Amino acid sequence: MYRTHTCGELRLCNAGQTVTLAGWVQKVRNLGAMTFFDLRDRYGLVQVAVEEHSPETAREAAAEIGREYVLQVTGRVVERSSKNPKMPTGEIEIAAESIVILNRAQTPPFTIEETSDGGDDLRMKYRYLDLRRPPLQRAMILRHRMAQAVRTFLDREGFLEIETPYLIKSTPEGARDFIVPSRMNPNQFYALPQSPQTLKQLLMVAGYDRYFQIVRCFRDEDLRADRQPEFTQIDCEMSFVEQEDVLEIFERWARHMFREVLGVEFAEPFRRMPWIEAMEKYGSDKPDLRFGMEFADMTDLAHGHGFTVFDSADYVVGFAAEGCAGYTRKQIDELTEFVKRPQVGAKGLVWIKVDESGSFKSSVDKFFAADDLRAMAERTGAKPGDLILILCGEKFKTLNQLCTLRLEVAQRLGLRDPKKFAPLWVVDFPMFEWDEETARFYAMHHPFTSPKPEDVGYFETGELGKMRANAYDFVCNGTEIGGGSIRIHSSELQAKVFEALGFTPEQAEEQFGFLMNAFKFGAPPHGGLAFGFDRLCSLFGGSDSIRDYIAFPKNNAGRDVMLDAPSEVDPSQLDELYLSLREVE
RNA sequence: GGUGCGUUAGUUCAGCUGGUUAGAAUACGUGCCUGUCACGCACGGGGUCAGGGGUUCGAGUCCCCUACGCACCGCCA
Repeated sequence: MYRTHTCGELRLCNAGQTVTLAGWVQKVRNLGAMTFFDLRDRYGLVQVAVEEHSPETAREAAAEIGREYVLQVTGRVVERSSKNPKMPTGEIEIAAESIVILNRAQTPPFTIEETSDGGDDLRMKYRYLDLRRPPLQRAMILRHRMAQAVRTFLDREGFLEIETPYLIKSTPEGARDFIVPSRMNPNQFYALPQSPQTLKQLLMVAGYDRYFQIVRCFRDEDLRADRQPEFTQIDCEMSFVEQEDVLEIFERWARHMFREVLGVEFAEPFRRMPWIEAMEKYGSDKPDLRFGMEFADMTDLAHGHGFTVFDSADYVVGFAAEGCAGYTRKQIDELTEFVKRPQVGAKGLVWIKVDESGSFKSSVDKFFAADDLRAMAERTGAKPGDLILILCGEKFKTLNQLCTLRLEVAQRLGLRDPKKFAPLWVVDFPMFEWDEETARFYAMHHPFTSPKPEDVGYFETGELGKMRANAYDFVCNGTEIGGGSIRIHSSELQAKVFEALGFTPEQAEEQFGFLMNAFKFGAPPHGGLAFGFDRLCSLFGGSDSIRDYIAFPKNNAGRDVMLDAPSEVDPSQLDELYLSLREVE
């Protein structure tokens, strides 16, 4: 037996016991005649004292050890003469009787402490060392506890956790697939699932009316702080449900998660917002509702005053930045520069200051009288002391730009408090989205999403852009945490959707024949959703990056810098797969 | 595919308008130290200034290319 106790658990009440601990050396403090060092495991730190009267072998070992050596220490728990209130174990120490060096360690390339001195890149290369640090340990523990809370709730509600395969069939719609060559089927490929979407629908056909899975999903797209090529979803599906049933049970699930993991309770029902309202009021289908500053359409007020910029714009929209009337010229210039950056793409920024006295000062005083400005102020709900910020141009592009500005202003005002949570259901998404480049409609959610029954008439009129879907997203603090829909369960309706998406019946059959065929054998009405587990962890943990909650994440370029993957393979492996490589241009 | 920022000691960084032998902190090593816990004190080792090219009498510093990292846009049904 290597140890009788862990490093974090000993207290004053253990004084007098002889214990054996195993762990890593955190820090050695050699005072000459006596040496102290802290021994660490994932349960905590405890101080070991080696004194002049300690056994010779222990003193020799203590003289040799360095940071991150792995030791087995036996000794008596004693009350300290000088206590350390900063350590949970600070009232006691271990009077060393035996120190066994289980393994030596090189000096680590960065400090393994609460706050490391190492940069992101270096810590990623030595991720196994970074994971020794308390913040990473807390993140892994949080993730574990959240996974347990998910299973507890869903199990109680009768959901079955059923695994689905990782080697499945490639489909061209949506994100790029990761593909895997098949040795036994030359020149054919599996795809890794972007989500188990079709498989969970087949489970509904099979009668498993409440399914869930905490499952890895794969998308071969560019990465972000909140996007990894492999990520984890809490994937759920239910039969004999309507949208309201799904929202009800998963709102209870979300409350369970907030309560069990964070101790956070919500008094009110979660807000619901139609997609179009989210777009028009916040410029985003995932609005951050921790603060107000709603948008107001001012197109009618802006037109016809001889200001060409407004007159030539389809849409003029603004919001009142709370308490920002005192912004200096320099601060407003900064905001203007911000919206003009290529990533935002606005041409310029119009502002109106509403002074404490209720008078107005604006960048467009030449064109607008005080009464005109007052009308605009009323439209945005601006109070004295606010600064109205206005953008104009093509409607949705401008809304998107103003959304970026709203979040920037909130950031500057410190309104994006990670301890505050504003959950929201966004509902009534459009069914289809027009793509200019390929000149065709795409499914906004996915092609298995059911249109709203009252909107199916648009198939006949061809007004596909007007059709709404039984689709919904769960949003919190400006992040899309999950989304889902009521699915199509009739092969006839599914065929109509494929047709609207430009599939020939043959293409639909080739790609999704297995699903359409299944629907002919008694598919129940069904629907569900999936939550981004990594994002949920980062929301709960208060970090902006999901990488903090993934033990071994990929970097910006999709590389694992620790494993140095992806990498070249042996030519014989390619031979077996009938693959040959081409020069990169 | 694109934009921005970055790359100097093991690590985190400073290095001005191009000009002597490239610094600090920390880490590491050695010595001293009987109550430290950010131990202290003294001494010491440690640099292909990411790589390549260019401008210049002279480049860590200016220019170009490449690589790598981070953030973002496109992309992510």
